[in-house]
Amino acid sequence: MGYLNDERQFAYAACFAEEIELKWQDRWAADGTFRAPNPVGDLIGDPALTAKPKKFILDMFPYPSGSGLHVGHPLGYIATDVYARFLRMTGHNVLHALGFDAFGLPAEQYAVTTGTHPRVTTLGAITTMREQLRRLGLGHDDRRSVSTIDPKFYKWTQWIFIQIFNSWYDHDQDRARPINELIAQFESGERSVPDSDRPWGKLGPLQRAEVLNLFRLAYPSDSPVNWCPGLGTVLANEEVTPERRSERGNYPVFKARFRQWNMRITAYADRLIADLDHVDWPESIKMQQRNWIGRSNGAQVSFPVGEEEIEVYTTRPDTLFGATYVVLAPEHPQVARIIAGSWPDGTNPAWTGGHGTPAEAVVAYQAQAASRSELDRQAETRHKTGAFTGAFATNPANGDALPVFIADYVLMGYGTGAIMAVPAHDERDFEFARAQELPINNVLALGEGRSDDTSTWERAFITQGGTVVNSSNTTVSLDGLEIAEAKRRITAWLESKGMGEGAATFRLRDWLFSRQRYWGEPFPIVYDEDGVAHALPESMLPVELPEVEDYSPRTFDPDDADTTPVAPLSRNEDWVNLTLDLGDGPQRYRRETNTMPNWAGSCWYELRYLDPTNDRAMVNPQIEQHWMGPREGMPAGGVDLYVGGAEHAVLHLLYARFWSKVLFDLGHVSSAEPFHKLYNQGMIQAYVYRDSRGIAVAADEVQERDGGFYFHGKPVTRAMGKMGKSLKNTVAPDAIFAEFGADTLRLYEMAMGPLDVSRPWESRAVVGQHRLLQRVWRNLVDEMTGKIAVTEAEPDEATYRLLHRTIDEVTRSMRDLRFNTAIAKITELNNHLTKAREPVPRSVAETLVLMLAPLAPHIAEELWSRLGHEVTIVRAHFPVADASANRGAQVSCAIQVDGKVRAVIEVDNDVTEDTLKSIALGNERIQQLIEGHKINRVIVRPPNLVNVAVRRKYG
RNA sequence: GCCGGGUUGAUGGAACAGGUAGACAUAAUGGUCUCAAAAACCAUUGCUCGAAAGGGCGUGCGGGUUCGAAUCCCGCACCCGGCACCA
Repeated sequence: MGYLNDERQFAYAACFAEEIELKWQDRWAADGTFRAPNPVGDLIGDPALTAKPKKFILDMFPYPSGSGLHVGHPLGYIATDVYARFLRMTGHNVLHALGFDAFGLPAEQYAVTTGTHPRVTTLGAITTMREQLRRLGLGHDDRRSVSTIDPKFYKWTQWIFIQIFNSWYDHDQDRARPINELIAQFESGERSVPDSDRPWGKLGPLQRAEVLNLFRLAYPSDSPVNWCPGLGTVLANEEVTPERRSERGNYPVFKARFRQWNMRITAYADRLIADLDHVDWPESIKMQQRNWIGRSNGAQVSFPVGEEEIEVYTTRPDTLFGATYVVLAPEHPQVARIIAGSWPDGTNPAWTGGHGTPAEAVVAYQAQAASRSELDRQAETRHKTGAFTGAFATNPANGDALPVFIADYVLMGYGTGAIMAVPAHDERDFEFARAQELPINNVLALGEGRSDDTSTWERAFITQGGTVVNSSNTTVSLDGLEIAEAKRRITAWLESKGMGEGAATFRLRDWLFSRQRYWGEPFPIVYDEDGVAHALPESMLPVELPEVEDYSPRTFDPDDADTTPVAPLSRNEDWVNLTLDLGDGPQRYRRETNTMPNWAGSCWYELRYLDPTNDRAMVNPQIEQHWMGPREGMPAGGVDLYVGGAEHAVLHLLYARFWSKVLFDLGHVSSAEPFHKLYNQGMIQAYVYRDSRGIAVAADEVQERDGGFYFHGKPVTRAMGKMGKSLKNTVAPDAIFAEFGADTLRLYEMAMGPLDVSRPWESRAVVGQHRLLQRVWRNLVDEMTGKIAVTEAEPDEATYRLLHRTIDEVTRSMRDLRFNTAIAKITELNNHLTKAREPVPRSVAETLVLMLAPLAPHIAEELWSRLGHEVTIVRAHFPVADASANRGAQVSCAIQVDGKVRAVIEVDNDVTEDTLKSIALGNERIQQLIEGHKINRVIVRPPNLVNVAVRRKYG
């Protein structure tokens, strides 16, 4: 190592850096430097600190992986740490902690193959990870580090589940309410039992339970689910890719019907969209959530078919007069009831498909549609098929008889599973109409070059602007109306006739909440002998995860759709069966044997950081209010800054918002949104080298020569990819610690580029940040003696100005999380000091060290202490720029004549108005310009534009 | 197809709010130190014409607004991400 070979004893080099870093990490731990006091409860502290404005800085907590970290993992943790340290130095009480999201698949899969209990694996991984993260010098409050697998933690996950189970959504008040208030409504008769003639009092316990299940926010149901035999469990929609494979493991996913737990997230669809306007999130994430929730506005319209009424959903009620046929999804329940006995007279032979009766044609088509997988259906979007039912629906607007078809381009799962087809103005309907020789009626004013003879059209005419034509009956006319107005008019008309109403439809489905896994939170639910689910009383929580012989949820073939889930907990009969007294005397019960999905803990963990030792409540409301409550600029409240990857856009981030809103409605928390500001850090990428077979080879053994890349002599290709074990391109942080130290790694990761952009790791570039620290050290420390070598003299004018401009820019950059810019500015200042080749003035040295402190805290602490300060730099004040230091900076002076800028001259911005006028008047070109004018006024617009407004003297 | 984000040297990127484009870093080239190497330090480094002084061009492409545009407006191309037979 460099400094050992020469006489310089105190040069900043790798082993010296390590010595300094470990020393300060121990000091911080011993002093509890990063402990943030609560206003009340177990974790109270220094009242002066509590009184400061608070900030809650949060990372998406990690899954404790056993394979160790690579340099990509801590990017976000470094960023929040830098920001948290900056906030502490600018007078805030900062809560920053890191827990572990420790339930989940890898430990369970490891258990299946090795028999090692997942708890053992997971706790071991947590220990390893804590050590690795500690080496980065992260300033976390160690008392608040929670883990989702700790029964003291998941007791409250189960408690929240019970709160959700015991509530329903009141759409009139637009909030969740306790289920007892709904029961009271049924009992008093204020609300009648849906889909039943019988009053509440006449229903048996099982029937009552089924009725309540229609309202509960957590409810068991028999609806179709995503069954993934490969993982041995059912999955939420959000966990299934558009290709119908599992996001994790990429196994096939099938539709199946099993009784499972669901969360009624759809009740919150509107609020989940609306409240996005109150949070400071990246537009792309808001977009993804809006997309996923998928609200569309339109109308439901009734089309009478004989005795039946078919409800269709449309976003274009304005085109109702253009409807020429009606289509039902093949599996639509009303299909069987409307089929005509025989083909009506004059039926187009093309519609019969050669079948003797409509019933035959429909059954044949239904069979064909059922046999085609969803994937096939999507792949054949161009080719539209269907079958005529022989029935006709009446268009409520103009009384036309519209033939009713079934076709698989209409999906049962969206809207009402039935549509009115307007082939003139919908691409799919147009294709179907052409294939089936159906009429196409135009009802919109056409653009240039389009004939009103629809038989000549090659595609549908689709527009959101323009006006409606050919749309009137005796009581309503849409002709000439703008589309938006026509929608309102026809919807109002339909409502007045009782033939329809405005309606919104959502893409969002309820959240499937149970999993057939071992390594998750058990449900706090038992079933009585009738099969009615009961929540366990709070006194029986937590329901601890029992031991089992076999952790495996599956023994089947991933491609076999006909298997059924097996919950590992069901194998422990001693645990499953129990006798309890839930108020009606001792009864036999069976436990729920599914576990919660691994999203459960992460839906609320940030609340537990606030009050981790509370054994009487999830969180003390006063403490929650203190850290999370609504405040100025944050109407919904929430964490001040949340940093994590964008891959959770519609998973964790949506689920957590949902739970937050339920807890808010029930009065358990004061924030309706969990995370006020969200920031997505980019991914650290790395080169992937592949051999001729396309297999990744170890990146650190690849050599570059003559512009080509070789692995053990064989040529390989290079591409950019995610850093990871499977691509053999990981870089361990330990290697960087050993070569340069943690401060250098922190600086490098922050200097690579903007935090939210993915960028490539370049090991050879890391040394650049090490050089910065070396130069800072050399500028301040005598390397022979290790003593600080600064001068007490005042800085010269140029240095002073640069210093204050740097403070200003660094402060702004830090505030906006633009740490790369902050580092560049600090480097620029330090380069200036290096070039001066003179002792650095103390005031400049201290300011430099303070600015560096959030980014490279260890070296900053060391220098701060050598500069003679006893208090840790964490508690020091971040420098404040002297605004007047900007004096003398060059600015432009624009000369306006009659409100138009005619010329610009360069001046210093500390000149007075009079000087400006005389400069303006002394300039030959300006004189020409303003000849015949008089100077009206001088406008000084910060920072660097000064206008001299000149007005024509005469007239 | 729809929606969102983007395009600046060899590379990662900087430029507050329209005001010296390319900060800062890497790489590269030359040099200092060294027996040598590493480390460290110094100098050069957008393209181009020129010996130099100095000039011309330049932020994906084409227009526009402005005294002045990487930045604002219109049109286009390409890249990344999300959604998609969603009525």
